[in-house]
Amino acid sequence: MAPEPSVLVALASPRRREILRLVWREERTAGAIHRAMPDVTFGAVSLQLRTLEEAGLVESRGEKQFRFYRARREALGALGEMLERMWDDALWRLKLAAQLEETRRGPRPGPQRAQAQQKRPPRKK
Amino acid sequence: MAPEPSVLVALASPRRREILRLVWREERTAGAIHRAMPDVTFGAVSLQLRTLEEAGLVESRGEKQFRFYRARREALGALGEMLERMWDDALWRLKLAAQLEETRRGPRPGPQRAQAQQKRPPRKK
DNA sequence: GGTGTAATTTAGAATAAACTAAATTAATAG
DNA sequence: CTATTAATTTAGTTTATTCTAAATTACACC
Repeated sequence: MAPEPSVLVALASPRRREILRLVWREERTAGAIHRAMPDVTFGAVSLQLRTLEEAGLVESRGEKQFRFYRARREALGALGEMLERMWDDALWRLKLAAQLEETRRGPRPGPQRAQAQQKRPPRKK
Repeated sequence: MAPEPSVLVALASPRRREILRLVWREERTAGAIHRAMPDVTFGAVSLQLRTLEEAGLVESRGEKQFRFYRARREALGALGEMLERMWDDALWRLKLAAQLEETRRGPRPGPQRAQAQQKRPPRKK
């Protein structure tokens, strides 16, 4: 399966990836999705849902006055597995950070090797 | 391998995908890349190359006053195969269109089923 | 030193994307 | 029909990206 460019565009936005993750394993209404993202308006969520649906990343069904959205995982193929790894990694990193925070009793400086800002020359040799 | 978000952002731009395709199979100098894209300035190409390199999609080496760029295919994994399919598909579509154009002797109307612009209601049922 | 070629960088302009607030549409319940 | 809830759409603003033109850096050669 060759992805349409619109898929790549859709996945480039953190907001859209967040929405996609929310409907990855279970369908949710537009409202439930919005409630999970309190920092943005309902309208904005609706627009992003449209973008995701037009890219074929989610599909929806209407029931009563609700609209349920879910990810079209099967349409994503390997790209889907990649996203899952990405989300798992992020979780893992969060956990690790929490552990570090907890283990840190008293001010332990630790090795801080700051990456020096480099102004790269047109060539190295 | 979980992709960094920066990879997804980098792949969302048609311009950057074009550059990536140019250095996919063989390395090229920044100048050669620019020559293959006459509609944009050298400076713009250089900026996009930087974005691609920071995302880890290309790497470069300097030689004389030149800088050679090449895709880091191995770093892309399944995403790389997807891009290849995408490019092949695009080629295939171009070829098909050319054939159609050639075969079309005289004005043959053909079945034109225009997609009606739909203003979707919040629900269907 | 100076000239030519290659590439990068900067500042600012043009373009595109995302968001908000308000208006609108749909359906349900009374 | 009216009120309520859910969602979408529109118009306009904000923000981010992409581009250009000009200046700058790097290297080779004379």
